[in-house]
Parts: sequence; C-alpha cells; structure tokens
Amino acid sequence: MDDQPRLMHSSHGVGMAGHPGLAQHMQDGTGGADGEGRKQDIGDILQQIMTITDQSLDEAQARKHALNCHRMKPALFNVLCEIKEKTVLSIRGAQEEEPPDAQLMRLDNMLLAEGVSGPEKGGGSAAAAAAAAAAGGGGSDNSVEHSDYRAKLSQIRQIYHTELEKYEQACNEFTTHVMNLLREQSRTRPISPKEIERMVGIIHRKFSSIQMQLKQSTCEAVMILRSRFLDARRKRRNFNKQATEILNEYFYSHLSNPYPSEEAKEELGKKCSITVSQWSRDTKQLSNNLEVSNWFGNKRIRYKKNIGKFQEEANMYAAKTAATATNVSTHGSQANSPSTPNSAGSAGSFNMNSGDLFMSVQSLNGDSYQGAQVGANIQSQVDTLRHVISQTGGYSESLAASQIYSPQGINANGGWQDAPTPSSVTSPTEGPGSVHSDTSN
DNA sequence: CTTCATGATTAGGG
DNA sequence: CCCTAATCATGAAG
Repeated sequence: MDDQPRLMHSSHGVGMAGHPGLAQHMQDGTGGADGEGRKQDIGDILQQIMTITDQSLDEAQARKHALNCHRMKPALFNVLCEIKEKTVLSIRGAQEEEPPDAQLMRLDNMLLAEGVSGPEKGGGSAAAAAAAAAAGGGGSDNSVEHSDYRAKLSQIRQIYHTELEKYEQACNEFTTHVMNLLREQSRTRPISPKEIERMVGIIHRKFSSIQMQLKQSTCEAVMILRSRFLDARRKRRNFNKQATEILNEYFYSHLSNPYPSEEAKEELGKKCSITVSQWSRDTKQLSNNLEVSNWFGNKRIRYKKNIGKFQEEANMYAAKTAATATNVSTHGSQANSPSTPNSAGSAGSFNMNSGDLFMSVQSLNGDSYQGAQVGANIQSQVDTLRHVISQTGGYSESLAASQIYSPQGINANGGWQDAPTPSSVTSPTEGPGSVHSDTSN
C-alpha cells in the first residue's frame, strides 16, 4: 500500500518530463488571461505530489485525499489515461483475439457425449438402482458390472463438477478482487475501464487453462473407465444355465423358423435377464435385445453348420417341449382329430415311439390343421415332433451318411426354409418323406 | 499350455 | 434395420 505514492510519483514524473503530449494538452487549457494562475496551480499540485512520499502515512493519506478532490484532478487523470492507452495498450492490443480452442471444444464434446458434463442423467445411486432394476431379479452378474461402471462414472462426474465449481468460484472471486483493486487504484492511478476489462480477460484465460487441465484429466479418467468396462464388451460372460435353457427351448421349438420377433426377443431377454445392451450404445437406445439376437444368430449358424453335433441337444429340448406341449394341446387336437380321419389313420397319440410319432406327424401334415387349431401351439409342436422324429429316425443313418442337411427346415442352398407357416412343415415331399423311410426301417 | 465352446463383432447382402 | 458367415477373443476344461 505504501508504494502507491511512489507509483504515482514515478508515473507523473515520466509523464511530465518525457511526453510532449502532456505539455501540449496543458497549453491548450492555459491560453486565457489567468494562465499564470493555472500554471501556478499545476505546479502546486506537482509539488504536492512530489513531496507526498516524504510524509508520514497518515499525512500522505490526507494529502492524497486532497489531491483527489482537486478540481484539476480529472483533467490530469484523463491525460494520463490517454497517454497510457497510446503507449501501452496499443502495443499489447494486437493480441486480443482469442481463437475458439479446438482442443477445448473436443474435450467439451467428449465430456458431453460421455454424460459427464451434460444434463444429470439420474445420478449415482439412482442410476445404479435403475441398472439393477433393468436386469430383473435373475442373474445380476452383468448388471453388477454396469452399475459399477455407472457408479464410477458418476463419481468422476461429481468430482468434475465439484472441481469445476470450485474453479469457477475462485475465478469469480479473484476477478472481483482484482477488479475492486483496480477500481480502487484507478482513483490514483491511470487505469481505464478497458484495461480492467483486459485484466479480467487475462484472468479468465488463466483460469480456463486450468479448467482445461481438469477437463483433460477427466476425459482421461473416463477413457480409462471405458476401456475397462464398456470396451470389454468382448469380454465374454457366459450366460447362466437357465438362460441358455430358455433360449434353447425357444430355438428348438421354433426350429422351422427360429427367428423370434421383436416381442419374442424382448420376452426372452427379460426371462433370461441377459438384456443389457440398451444403454451400451451410447447415443441411441435402439438395438434392444442384442444379446438375444446374437444368441439366435450364433445358434442358427452353428446349428446349421453342424447339425450332427446338436442332435443330442435338440433331441433333449424337443422331447422336453413335446412333453409340455402335449399336455397342453393333446386334448384340443384329440377333440379335433377324430372328426377328420385321414389316410394315415389313427392320430392323437404322442407316445415317445417313433412309429407313433410319425403317425401323429402324418396326421398333422395330411390333415387340415389349417382350419382347426391354435397356430403357434401347433406350429411349435410340429417343430418339436419333427425333430424328435428326425432324431429317432436319423440316429442310425443321417449321422453315418454325413448329411449336411437334415430333414429339418433347411434347404439345399443353406437357408432356413423361408415359409414360416405350417405349410413349410406340412410339405410332404421332403421332410416327412425321408423321415418316413427312416422310421420304417 | 492347448482345445473347445460360445458371446460379440464385423463384413457384406438385401 | 434385418440377416448370414467369418472371425475374434475369452472362459473353462483337459
């Protein structure tokens, strides 16, 4: 504080001694009759200024105040400001422009995309709870991972926001402080509002460079987190047994058309509690039930590729579903079958005996099921039965014959027969024919 | 360690 | 978007 007068002192000294502009100015104002008086006045002021350093602090304060109130003060101050602006500001004024930092923008975008800086998306514990709820009551092994991820992310987010707020507050505080200081000093020192503005700009730049560091390290943290959790999607977690069971059941009972609809997929995903993918695709929320789709995709291709390998499994599931399906629908078809006797003869028996099974399929095929029964149920049953038959019949032969395609729904060029209706199954040419010959042997 | 099974990803077709 | 086919990468079994 006590160097204030000295500052003033030197400033005035330089101004008076070295600058012609000031002299010019003063001459302009002193053209009149009382010019002598004015000069005397200014001389007085300067004298006071010069001596102010020699005085005690209290005295100096008083003197300063007196000077501040002097009628010539504004004029002198303006002159000083003008000079300063011409000399100092014009030099540094060139570097005013501030390019919108690309790096900063990139960081901002990333933080936004990762949900760190964007609008609050549910918060920490809420997010964890949501993740847990989404996974349902079943095997929550993967949801644990994700809630873990979310928890960590929200932790990062919280730190980021706290720090950001701290910086902002500090920045504001410091800016206010500096502004007050400058304003205070501007009463005794030539400081223009522009200069204050510039100072504020400098402060803000400094602080924003700190902010950038914060953003950068936050980005790094998020990246690390991502690589540890999300990008480990390739990390295979095997579905639990129940899930595979459910999926297999569906697969083998829809063998002729193992393409679950959107709803079916959703249901399966829910039942197996393997549906996680909704949020992993960061932007959109589509591609639901990716897991189920993946599973069916893999299953189809692998089944087709090597049917022999899946025979046992298929047999098992087919038998299982056949058992349950018969329980449900035997009565229904029994009611119907007798009314439509067909060439194959007796129907309705679903014993685990290949001959009988064949018969029942025959009846299903040859008979007019189109009019009578619940489509889905029958369809599934037909699939199942066909499968059982192909197993029982094919065990001795189809394996030995190294068939690439079996009597299922697969046609020669490799696709699943694209008729989803029972007609594909009913077509008596391929499937049942071969099965028949097999079974009769 | 190798091998196999299997979930996920990618390329390419529609 | 859906699909298939090939491939990658990992977890578990031997």
